[in-house]
Amino acid sequence: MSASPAPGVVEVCGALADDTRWQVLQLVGTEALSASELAERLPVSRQAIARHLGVLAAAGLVEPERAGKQLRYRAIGARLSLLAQQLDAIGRGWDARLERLKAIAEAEAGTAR
Amino acid sequence: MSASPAPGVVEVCGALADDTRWQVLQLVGTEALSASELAERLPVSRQAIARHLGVLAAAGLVEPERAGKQLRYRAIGARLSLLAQQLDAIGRGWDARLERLKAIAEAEAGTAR
DNA sequence: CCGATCTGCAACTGATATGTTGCATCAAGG
DNA sequence: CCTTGATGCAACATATCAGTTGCAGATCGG
Repeated sequence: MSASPAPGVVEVCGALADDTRWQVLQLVGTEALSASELAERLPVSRQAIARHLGVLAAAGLVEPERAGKQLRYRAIGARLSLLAQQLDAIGRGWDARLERLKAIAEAEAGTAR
Repeated sequence: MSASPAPGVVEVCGALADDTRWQVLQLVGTEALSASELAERLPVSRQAIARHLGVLAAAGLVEPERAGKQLRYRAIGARLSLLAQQLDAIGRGWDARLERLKAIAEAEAGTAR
């Protein structure tokens, strides 16, 4: 019914709106890492990393996997691709509306003359 | 050199990380509107709308066009589609790396046996 | 059982973003 | 010239977020 921008888009974009989280994603996109391991590679505390991982997991961009004592996270590319698909559809909708308006304007000019 | 997520992505995602800005985009994606006109349709003040339009314009998601005394904005779908393309490429990269790791693991198992 | 290590929860601080109100400015029309 | 309506700038209050430190709990190795 609603022409709203689909549920979850705002949340996922918010998760992607932080520089530190992109650094986390870049590392986790290469290999599964725990919060402690990420804290060793990034200039922030382990707890800050854990919070970022929580945000990313809530957005579906990462998923945890147990590895004995520690909890490693890996990036979910499909979630990012899904967002990309949604955004592209919205963007095409805007431009399509513009094209249609232009076409109507030209048609009006044609019939009026 | 860097495998960084391309310049501007974080900024554009930040612009898309607010609910009010999505409402603005939805309206401006249908027809070009000024800050005052948007303020009439949304439950926030004109100045707040103007700030949001500034953020969206800085991200390239909207563009102003003069209409006599007032300044109307229209949504730029191409900018959103460009972001979508960048995000999809990154997402596919993550999954591709995963697939490659799985393939290597299987090959290792094969040669080792 | 005990020490070491990794994870989880809570409180606190500083920065940033959203939204407001008020005032200044500038163009169009009578 | 003066009024009207629109934009632009600035100060302010509030809320949320990123980051820190401190401590408690859980889990593996000896």
